[in-house]
Amino acid sequence: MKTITKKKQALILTAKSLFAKKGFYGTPTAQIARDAGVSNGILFHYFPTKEELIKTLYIDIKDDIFKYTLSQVYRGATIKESLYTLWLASLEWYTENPEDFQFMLQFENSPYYSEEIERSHRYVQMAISIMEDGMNQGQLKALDPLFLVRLLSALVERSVFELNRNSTDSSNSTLQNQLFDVVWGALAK
Amino acid sequence: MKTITKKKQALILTAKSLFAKKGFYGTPTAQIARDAGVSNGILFHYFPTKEELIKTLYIDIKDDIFKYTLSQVYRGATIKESLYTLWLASLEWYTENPEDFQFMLQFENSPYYSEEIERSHRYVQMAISIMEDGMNQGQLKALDPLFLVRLLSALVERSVFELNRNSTDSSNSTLQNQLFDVVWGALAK
DNA sequence: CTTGTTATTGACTATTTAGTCGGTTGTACA
DNA sequence: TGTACAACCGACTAAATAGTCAATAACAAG
Repeated sequence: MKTITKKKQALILTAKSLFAKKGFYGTPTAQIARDAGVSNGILFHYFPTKEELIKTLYIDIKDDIFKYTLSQVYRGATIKESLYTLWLASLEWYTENPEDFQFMLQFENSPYYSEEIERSHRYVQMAISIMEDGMNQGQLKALDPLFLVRLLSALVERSVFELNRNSTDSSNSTLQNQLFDVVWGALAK
Repeated sequence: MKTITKKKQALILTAKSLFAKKGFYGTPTAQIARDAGVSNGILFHYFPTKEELIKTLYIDIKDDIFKYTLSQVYRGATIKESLYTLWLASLEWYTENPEDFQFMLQFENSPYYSEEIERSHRYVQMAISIMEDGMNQGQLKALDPLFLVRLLSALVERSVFELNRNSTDSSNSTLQNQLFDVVWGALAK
């Protein structure tokens, strides 16, 4: 049974928040423990190294996001609908969980990231097969499907930035449509 | 007269190389000095802090890239030609200077980066006005021009990764065309 | 109740690192 | 030749930080 203790959970939450705000290198392990209200030692009981903690966080967050976004894609949808769903759900997620956004941004450009770790992620495989479907239907550009997945990620990232910049406007549903046009224009054949 | 000393130049070169290979946080200032064959003290004589060194490097590299890429865009070119030129020249630059690529990748997702520092860059203004021209001609999507510039950067970045992955294939000029289709599809109206 | 295991503590350390400083060498120029 | 100023050195320090450890508490099972 995977009973996750309160303290471990507190560590995970606090670590995510601090990493997002201050960065991996701006956040001492001691502060994570302190802010989580636990002892220094317990952190290293659960996570043998700081790196391990960071990678665990990455897997967890990626899990959450894919669980949320992929669950909204329904069978029988056109590929354009599927991509729109994925894209929009990602935006929603990142709007609701800005710390996840900051964390991912950092991680995927840090020495901790490797394409291997991403490719091995269970849910990434599902995203890949959506892309493959689209290619087989002749709707998407014939490129490496992982490349298309990463491309979508990059465009989601840009979209988030642009929507944040214009968050004052209430009329950002127009902007949203324009931004999806960018995505579709990039991926569609 | 801006006579740049040999030692300062050595520091800049060594720093770039080490940062690209080991990352900002994996590279002690002491090692930069050692590898550059100069004393520890002289580094801080030229760059009061490590951060200052990093930012200087960013400005320098960005200068180089824009000087190279923008100089190839000729007056009277269609917007599609201009974008293709910019995109291709960027690819060439990054292929020839992989350290610059690694450095930029890191910097633009680090705490050192700010949109302000980018917007204030002289050459970025030129890229922005190319985008504005394209919009006025009704050829590009009507979005914030800096957004389009950043979008192009992101797509260049993805292109570099994908071309590197397929660097064994000799037939990557096909791939190159496909990748530019992605760019054009994303930006064009 | 005993015994083995896991959770938890917090003081401690070994190392690393950015930045300093007092002094030396070179150089331009009046 | 003297003087000012920049280039340059490398030993030094003060602070920070990842990870350790020996000891205690909690708990589960037999």
